[in-house]
Amino acid sequence: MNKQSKWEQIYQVVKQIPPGKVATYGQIATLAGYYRQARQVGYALHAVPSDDIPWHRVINAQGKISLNFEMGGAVQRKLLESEGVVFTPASVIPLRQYQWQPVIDPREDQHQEELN
DNA sequence: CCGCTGACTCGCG
DNA sequence: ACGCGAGCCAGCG
Repeated sequence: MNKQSKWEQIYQVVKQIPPGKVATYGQIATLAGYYRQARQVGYALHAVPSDDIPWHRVINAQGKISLNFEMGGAVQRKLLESEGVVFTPASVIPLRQYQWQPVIDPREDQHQEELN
């Protein structure tokens, strides 16, 4: 297992996040099979290879953008807002409403399969 | 090879 | 509610 394939698995999960939804670093790590390696997810996204990966839909567990303004935080926020995500006055995204739920119920799961 | 840093998270007190 | 420490691991000097 080299770092390349590891990051690819992470990117694979990130690609599945639908527009208008977000996921946390820890969530991505867990889904990719790397529980507790949220930090590596952030690292992988920092070195994101191409632009066909919706990196902007990944935020921290507090529902906030982890980047500084200069680092791209402004860009990330703008991208999310353009997808319909609404921030609270405190710049927080209500996870209860926007967090991506890969599988909710078996029937939804089937529907999801068709989409993939 | 060693130590520090970082787009993080979780559990405890 | 909030701070702190530990767990994780790739890059870089």
